[in-house]
Amino acid sequence: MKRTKIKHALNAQEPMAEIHVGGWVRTKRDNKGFSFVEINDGSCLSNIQVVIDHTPEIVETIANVGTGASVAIDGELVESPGKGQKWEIRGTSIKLLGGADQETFPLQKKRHSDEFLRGIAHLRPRTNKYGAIFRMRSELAQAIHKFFAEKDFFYIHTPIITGSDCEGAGEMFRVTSLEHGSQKPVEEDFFGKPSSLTVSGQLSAEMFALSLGDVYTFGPTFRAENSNTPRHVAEFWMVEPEIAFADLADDMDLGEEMIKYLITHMLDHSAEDIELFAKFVDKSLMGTLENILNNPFERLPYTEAIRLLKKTKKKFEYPVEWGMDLQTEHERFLCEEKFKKPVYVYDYPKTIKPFYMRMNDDNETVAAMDCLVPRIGELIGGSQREERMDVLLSRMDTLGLDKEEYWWYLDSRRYGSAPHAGFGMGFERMLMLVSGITNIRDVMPFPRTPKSLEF
RNA sequence: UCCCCGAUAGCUCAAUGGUAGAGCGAGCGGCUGUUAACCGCUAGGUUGUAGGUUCGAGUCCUACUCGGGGAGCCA
Repeated sequence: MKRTKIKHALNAQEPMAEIHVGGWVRTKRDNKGFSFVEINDGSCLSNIQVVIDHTPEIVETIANVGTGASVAIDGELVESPGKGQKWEIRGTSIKLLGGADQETFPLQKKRHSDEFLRGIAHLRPRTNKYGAIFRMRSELAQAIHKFFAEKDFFYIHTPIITGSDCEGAGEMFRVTSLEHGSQKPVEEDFFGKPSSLTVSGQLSAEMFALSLGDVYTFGPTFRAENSNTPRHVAEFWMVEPEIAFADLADDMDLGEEMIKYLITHMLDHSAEDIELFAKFVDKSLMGTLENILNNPFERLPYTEAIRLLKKTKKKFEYPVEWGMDLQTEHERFLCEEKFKKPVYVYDYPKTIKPFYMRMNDDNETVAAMDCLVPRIGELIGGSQREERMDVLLSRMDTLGLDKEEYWWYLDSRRYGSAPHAGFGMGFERMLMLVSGITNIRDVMPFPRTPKSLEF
């Protein structure tokens, strides 16, 4: 008989004379003459309760069924006479597929700390909270594709291995096929030149925006920074749309629309899982999400942001001066205290931004934008790209970049250049936003951080 | 990488420099259409690692490892 997923059993409209389910035992309660076994198969947050009468055979099986064991159940789906659930399974047979030794199985019928569960990342998806976040992770990824598909964007698979060692977005992991400690020259390495893991698909995506119009990449991204914070990992996923014939305002419009779309989608499609987080992880979660949906994002020029920060009575550890980058304390003040909603800060000084960002008419600022979100910090970073060849070349000269390395990038400005813009959104940070989870390591199946590569 | 805090039973945590405990979990028994089940009993420890001080160190000192928070870097 075919397996019915528990999610579907619990959503049944009418009883089922025959049903077969498989899953992992969350808890078992023995009674005189029968037992209750609660099963979860990961298809949804809820367990299904199985009531099974004792026969000599079943008593023997049940004796070895504990929390964590996997079982296959046959029976009938009936309305539950008890409180707490609409449906339950009246079991006729239970088969123990994989036992779990109660003396050593680390997941107990109680709440565990996130720190402890990180140490058993291979088992934590069997808990309510982590099952929920990984279902949500899947749902959010699907929503991203849906959003862009509905807007006629094309999904581009940009390379993971890159040859440009100067993208400027942070330290890169080197890729080599040479043996560890090899003294061989780089010419003898696989690619014959230095190669690394990508820190951004942007430069590649630009080529496709200037061909297919509106495109996006969505894939793994790597930073070898020795960052030890709840918001950074060495390997993460980034969404990077790139739009042609568009300026910075279009870019900000797109980002705002996307964030609101994704939140709406998650509220509609992951309601039960989100509710868990709203109840046990972040009591203000629903209010936060509704606040984001119901208000236009603030759009604040950098120069204006500096003026606001200088004017406020609040004392900052770092002094505020035009020309400096905003510190975390400044960003938090702007989005959490001053505006209490997402804030775009845009038109940053050219001196603190990379070469590809478009020079503004003042010749001092570039068309860059960061989207700051309460609790998360920087969720989106983007810019209008410099499409004017002469300006781009002079910027590269100023910053001392090797133009030979970028010959193909420059070709896009040499032939049929057009205004375009784009941004990057940290996928995991978005997941943190919609779940209320405060440590990025807890929204990733097997997070990679400095000195941590178990699993 | 810098600053602060922490590491004791399977988990969460107690323990004036003087015999290492509790709750939960687990095992056993009992009770009950139960549902964070309930009641009773039992087992469970080289106190993160390596040194040092001391008659005596879970406790004080040093180094290291790992974890957490903050900062920097950023998504």
